Amino acid sequence: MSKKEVILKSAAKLFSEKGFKYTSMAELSRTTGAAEGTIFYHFKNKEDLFLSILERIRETVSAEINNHFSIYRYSTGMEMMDGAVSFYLGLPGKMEDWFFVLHRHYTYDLAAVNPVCKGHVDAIFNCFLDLFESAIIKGQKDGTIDDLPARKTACIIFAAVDGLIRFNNYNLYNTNLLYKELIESLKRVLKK
Amino acid sequence: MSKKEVILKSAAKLFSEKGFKYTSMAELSRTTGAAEGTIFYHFKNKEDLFLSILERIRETVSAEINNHFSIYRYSTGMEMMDGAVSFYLGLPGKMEDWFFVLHRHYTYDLAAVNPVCKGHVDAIFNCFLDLFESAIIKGQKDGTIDDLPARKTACIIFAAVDGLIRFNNYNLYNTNLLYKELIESLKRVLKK
DNA sequence: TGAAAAACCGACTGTTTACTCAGTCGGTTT
DNA sequence: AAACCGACTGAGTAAACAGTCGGTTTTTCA
Repeated sequence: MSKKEVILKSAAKLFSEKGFKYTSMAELSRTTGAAEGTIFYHFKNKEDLFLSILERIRETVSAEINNHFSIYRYSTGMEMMDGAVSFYLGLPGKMEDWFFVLHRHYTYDLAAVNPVCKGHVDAIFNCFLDLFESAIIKGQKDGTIDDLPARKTACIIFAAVDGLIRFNNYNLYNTNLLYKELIESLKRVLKK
Repeated sequence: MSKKEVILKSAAKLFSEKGFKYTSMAELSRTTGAAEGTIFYHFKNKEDLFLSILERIRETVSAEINNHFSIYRYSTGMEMMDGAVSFYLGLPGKMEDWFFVLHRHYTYDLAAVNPVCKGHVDAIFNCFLDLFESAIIKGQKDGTIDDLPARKTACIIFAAVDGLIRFNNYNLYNTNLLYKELIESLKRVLKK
């Protein structure tokens, strides 16, 4: 693994664990074994490093979703929704630290003033939203899901699943214990 | 309003808008008109100032909920749930900046290492969870809500509502447009 | 093999930060 | 009128910070 790659991975880990501002270049230098000068050789500043990480996340998320959700993998829309929820709940484990960067405030504060950041954030968000939406549309075609506004309902379901991950993250509630009830609730929302 | 009060309010505003680390004591001094020394006269350090704000939020949230949700105000549990969701969605407007402090990472990072902070955070979280739960229990008694595990279902609903506020907050989706669909979805989850 | 290019280094810089402290000031008690 | 009080001040301090720069090592390839 190239030094640039090591920096990218290590920075993603630190940014996700401690946040952007609380991660110093000195610490990143220590954990990677690269001199501070080297970091600035590869990335023109700290913000640029962050954007590179976000770009990676965008690519990885997109690839993971395309990999796991070919249309023909699930026989019904309702099953696909089940799979999508499991997939999303499993992301924190699967994508290591990448995923948690999306739950940090800095990401969205930067997106508000930086169009490149905004582009990445929107793309990632829409990736997930499209996934939930296409499960709903599929279910409406095969009769397993009721005739609801697809995109809006997808957004509500996405919010619920993401909200639960946050509660877990913040040690407010052990949401692993809620998996069964979450799926049950979503089925109640969707079924005819 | 005493100078201490001004500092408390102004700090809550800055912390909620910019986050803890990005708010400097120099800026807080400027916006309040109090000398930096004055801030440290009233609060022993920056973290202590933050905890004082959190304590205020805890008191305010608790008072607001008790004020708006006497058991006899709503005739059915389902109506009470409707009111609870509206109440929560309206909080950002009602409680000014206090509310957004609860959506900042610093709050939960500090809670992980500081028991006083953890106490406030848990109390606030449980305030809301109790509210949703008691609406469900009320509804189960009067027959408007199905026989679901009350606390777990309350947590899922809370996660959905809070998740939507975040999406709105982060400019990912204008969730004001989703109010009708959210209520509709929750009714589908809860009704017999 | 040699020389150009790319990767890497770490001491250094100017700025920003939270926090301190010696001291001012108007009011109250002795 | 002397002693004392809590509220307040702002210049000062040491540490931490992102980013720079002149120089060294490693890689590439003709």
